[in-house]
Amino acid sequence: MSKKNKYYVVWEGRQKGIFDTWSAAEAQVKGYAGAKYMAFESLEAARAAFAGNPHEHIGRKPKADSRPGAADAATPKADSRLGAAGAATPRADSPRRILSNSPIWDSYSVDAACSGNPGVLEYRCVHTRSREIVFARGPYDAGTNNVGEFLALVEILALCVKKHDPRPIYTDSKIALAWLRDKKANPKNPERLNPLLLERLARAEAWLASHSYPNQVLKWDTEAWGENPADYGRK
RNA sequence: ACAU
DNA sequence: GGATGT
Ligand SMILES: [Mg+2]
Ligand SMILES: [Mg+2]
Repeated sequence: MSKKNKYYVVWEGRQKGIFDTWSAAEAQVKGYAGAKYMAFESLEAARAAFAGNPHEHIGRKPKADSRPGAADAATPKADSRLGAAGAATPRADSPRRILSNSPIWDSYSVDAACSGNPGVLEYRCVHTRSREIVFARGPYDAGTNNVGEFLALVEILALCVKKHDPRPIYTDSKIALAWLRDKKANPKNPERLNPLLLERLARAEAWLASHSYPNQVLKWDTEAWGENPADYGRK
């Protein structure tokens, strides 16, 4: 009997994704409190599940296959603390993660670094895949991390508009994303900021108020992907 | 809590 | 350990 290969969705674990062997999946969830994972009979089902909410699958009855005589149950599993009892499905090929969320490599990434916060600020933009530096600013006295993250974001947006470059832009800063959404920076102590930076914030806000842009601005998933390519590597 |  | 922010 050819044991059908299963597909293991890991929503919550060391590495998230879809794995095609239990051993690969187990490595992500064994001893990992709060792990959420489940086996599926088809890659299609696994893809759909991974894209969705674990709660809609874990502990629910497996979806019946429409075709008669097709494979039946998926095996629901939840919570590694109960002790994973997954039976192995050995394969000839090597265990691998066959699907995971991954960055759009043809994109830009921005980051800021502050020596002290507030402190001496630098920020820059690179191409995500090549790490080629698009621009680098600073050092500036009396800056903050968030000011740098935001200025970098708006500068690459303006450059993209000028160049008609619609590629996505990554930032790891929730704050910069919020300020961008609001088209408004919100430094808590503007009076302590370098006046040059204050002026740049004003210009950035003015630019946002008067322009639109085609680029998606996306959150860099540092936990999954490691440090953003624009990172300064000083932490 | 989350992200820097 | 400290700070910037939602
Ligand atoms: Mg950053
Ligand atoms: Mg960084």
